[in-house]
Amino acid sequence: MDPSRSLPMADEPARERADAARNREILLAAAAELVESDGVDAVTTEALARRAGVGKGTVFRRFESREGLMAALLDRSESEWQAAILSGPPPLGPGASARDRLRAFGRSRIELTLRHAALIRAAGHAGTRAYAPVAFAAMHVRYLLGELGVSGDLGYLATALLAPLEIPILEQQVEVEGRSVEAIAASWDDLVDRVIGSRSLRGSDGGAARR
Amino acid sequence: MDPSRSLPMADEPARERADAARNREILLAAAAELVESDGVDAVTTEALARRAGVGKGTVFRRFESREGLMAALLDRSESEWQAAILSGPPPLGPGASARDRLRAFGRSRIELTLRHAALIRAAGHAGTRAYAPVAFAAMHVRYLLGELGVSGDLGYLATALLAPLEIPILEQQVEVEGRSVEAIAASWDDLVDRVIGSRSLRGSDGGAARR
DNA sequence: CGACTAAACGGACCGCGGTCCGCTTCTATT
DNA sequence: AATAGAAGCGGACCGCGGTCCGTTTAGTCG
Repeated sequence: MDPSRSLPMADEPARERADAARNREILLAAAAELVESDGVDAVTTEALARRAGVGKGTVFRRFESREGLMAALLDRSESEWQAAILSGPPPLGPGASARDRLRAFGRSRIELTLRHAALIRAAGHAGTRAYAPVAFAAMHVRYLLGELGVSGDLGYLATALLAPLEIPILEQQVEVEGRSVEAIAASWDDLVDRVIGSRSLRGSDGGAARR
Repeated sequence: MDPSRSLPMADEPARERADAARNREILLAAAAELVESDGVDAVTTEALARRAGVGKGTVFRRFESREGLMAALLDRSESEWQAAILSGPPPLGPGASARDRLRAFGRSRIELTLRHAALIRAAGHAGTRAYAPVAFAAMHVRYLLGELGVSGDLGYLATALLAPLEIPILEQQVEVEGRSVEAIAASWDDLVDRVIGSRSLRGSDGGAARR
């Protein structure tokens, strides 16, 4: 009896039929192509279904909604980012000090979020809260705060540090206020230092930009 | 010559025709009634137009979009809150210390945001950034930070303090994590103290909740 | 007061997200 | 290999947000 593929394993909730799984992949690939070539707005459910050679209903059965599809696309493209944090080279990955890792995290998160801005917007509700990458980021920041010996409600502090890195805020800063990624990252670093409470021991970085 | 009503005054951009202004009021009133009686989802543009006795096109000419309409509704209902901050009784209004005003601000902002959650969601993009109340809140927090003698990029710090008070985060905390308004407010107070840097002089409040 | 123009109006129309249901295909079982 | 039933499938259909354009009306000026 082959144990690798038969019994439900108790964590996969339902098991997807082979053709269903195939269609999921076809749809994700088609969606990615469409995004690449014509932008997020071109991904209408009908256009996508036509391109993937399936019916419209299939799109919804696989992904719940258009937003769910976008979230799936995001998940896929952010998984390598997660890997870089968990096991990539420092300072993002393990090996650097917690403070440096936190800073690297902030910068890369800002860049990633802005890069995927259109997709994140299109993922709407599903993309702004409670989908995999956000939960992962919260866990990671919380962990780093712990490493830094911060006291207090670490869960809340992690949320508070993550909140200004969400798209609406970042886009406001970039598009309306005209700030650069560098400037935003520097300000965020300053925020981090205040939250972790290392005000006095400002090291080599010379402090945050004052605009 | 009556100066109160004729020349454009140079700040009102276009001047709205009398019937147009009347229809705006009729629509806002009808929308408020509909929200009150049947909830935000019942405010479809057609239902609203029918109820207000105007054509569907008029809704869009007056408010740009359904989201714009919701934002207008929000603006109206938040104007009294703004007044309470600018000239109401302490600690929300002037008279209390800046730190107390900031705390009062946070609590009332949390309550207000949760109270209007459905409307804010429906206002979507228009309601989450760059509409009057948000800009007002940012200005106010920034001012209070200044009063407290905080150094650094006050604009960014204000944004960072406001970000965790936006609906997606608040709803996550209330609905998923099951936290109370009190607990959230307490955590936010702690965040404020970290940002303003008054860690050592913890006064009578005994610190934030640790969950 | 009558005429002229810009603004406002209404509702038919369009495209998209989402649902529904009768038909097809997969897979487990014997 | 045959079969039963669950899971998946497709596309017609629906309701809503948003646009468009021919018609009406408010305000202005001679």
